[in-house]
Amino acid sequence: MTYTAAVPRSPKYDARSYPPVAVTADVVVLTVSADDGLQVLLVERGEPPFEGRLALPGGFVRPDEDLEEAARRELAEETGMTTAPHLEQLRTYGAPDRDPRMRVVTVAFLALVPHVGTVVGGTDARGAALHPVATALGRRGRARLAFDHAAIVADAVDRAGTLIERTPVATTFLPREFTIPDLRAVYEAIWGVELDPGNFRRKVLASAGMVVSTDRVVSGTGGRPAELYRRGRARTIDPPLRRPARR
Amino acid sequence: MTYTAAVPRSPKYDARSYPPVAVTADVVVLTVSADDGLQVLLVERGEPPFEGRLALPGGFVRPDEDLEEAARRELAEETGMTTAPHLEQLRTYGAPDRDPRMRVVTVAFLALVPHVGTVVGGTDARGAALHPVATALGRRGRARLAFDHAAIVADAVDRAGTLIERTPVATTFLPREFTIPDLRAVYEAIWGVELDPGNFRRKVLASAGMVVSTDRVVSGTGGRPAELYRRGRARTIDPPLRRPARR
DNA sequence: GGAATAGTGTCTCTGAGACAGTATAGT
DNA sequence: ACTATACTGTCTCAGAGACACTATTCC
Repeated sequence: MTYTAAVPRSPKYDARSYPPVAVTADVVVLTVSADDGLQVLLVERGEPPFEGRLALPGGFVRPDEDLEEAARRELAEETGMTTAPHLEQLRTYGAPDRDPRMRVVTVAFLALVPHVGTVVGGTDARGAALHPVATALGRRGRARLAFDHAAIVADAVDRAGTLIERTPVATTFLPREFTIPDLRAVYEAIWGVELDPGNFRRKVLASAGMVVSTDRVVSGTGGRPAELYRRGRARTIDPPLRRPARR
Repeated sequence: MTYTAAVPRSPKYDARSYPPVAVTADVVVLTVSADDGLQVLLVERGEPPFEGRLALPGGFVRPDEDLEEAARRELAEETGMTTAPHLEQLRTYGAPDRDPRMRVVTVAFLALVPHVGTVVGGTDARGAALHPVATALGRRGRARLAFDHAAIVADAVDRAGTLIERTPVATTFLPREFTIPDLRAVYEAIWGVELDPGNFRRKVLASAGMVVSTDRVVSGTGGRPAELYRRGRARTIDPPLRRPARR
């Protein structure tokens, strides 16, 4: 382990002799595909440690940059998106040995983006690609992630699950106009359960301001055409859309 | 601004030339007093900036120390408690200008402790004392906190409020044996509302494993004696004890 | 017409809240 | 006796879920 910063000499630190720590911002970009369910954006590492393994996009926080700014920059570099529909701080990971090179404290962020055009156009896009969350977490197949990133992804999915209970952010996974069955598919992908179509529709429409009707329908699913909605102005859902109990 | 660590020379950082950042762990120690309601542990700063102002206890994370370990150490130094009943990571604060001396990223932790013996016995206890949350946040009186610590305390109280909805951690504010009215007082202090005694009791007893009856009672409140309970083994409350809607 | 999907109606059950009534202490 | 507090009973209402039923498309 080689540090370039001064190592503190006494147990009582002051502002001018602090432990050498690198702070990074990593982003868990989640999206929902109609075909492949919940997916996460991962990059392939080009150098040791964990060379060739998949990892979360991220990088050092710059000297005059806020944490969220850094996350937003990383997101833009990897996906080309300048305005993320939803970006929030998730949790901070700082175990002393999580990076073998040096002490790295990572502030993880959660980003929810629609499925269209996520991968294209990143300036840093050497190998950034979407992967099903199930394989990233080693539940199906095994694509073991670098560092402790599997744990971070698991935390992110968990957080997304509770987030969509009380806020309308599930709509950020969808294009501007969507149907209730589309929205239901998002909930089912994140929660990993099947929901009753009728009850789900009733609940969503009963949540004031969650969705707004356009008076148009869309067909093509081989059944009755579904009505089109847009996201409403509400920022919270009360009472919440509770996820079914685990069994 | 004087850095002792190497300033990165190119926009592309590697592990050996990273931005100089100090990482600290600060702890929001909350407790509930029967007389004064929700309180937070604060220390008086002995040096600039914000000399003489109140601040959260905290300090640098040491090179081989996990973030939670650092928080636990700070807690022990300030309160003398070696085993905190409840300690969890809250959020990380890293605005570039939040400390005028240098770039400081603070990982904040939330600790819930019983009211007895919290202040006594800290090795670092020069002025660590409990203060009502209302005054710390400037709602009653004005004891403006140093740095962005008021925002951190506000986030902590908010988190505590949602935490006690779904977990039995409210019991960690109380001694080993307590009455239902004691527990109700904790919820009322954190949520800032009055709760119906009968409905609250029924809900708590209906939550499997939240509390366990001792078959004893305690008198002294000038009314019918209350039954004594201990904390149960449950780690979650389902369905949750929902807080009344704001009005 | 048959299958598939969207949407509606309806019944039941659970839980929250309002509030009246009962029990047991201090004064 | 009076008051304060702990506890119990009961009624009502809202919301969740199960599930039958209707509507409209693709084949």
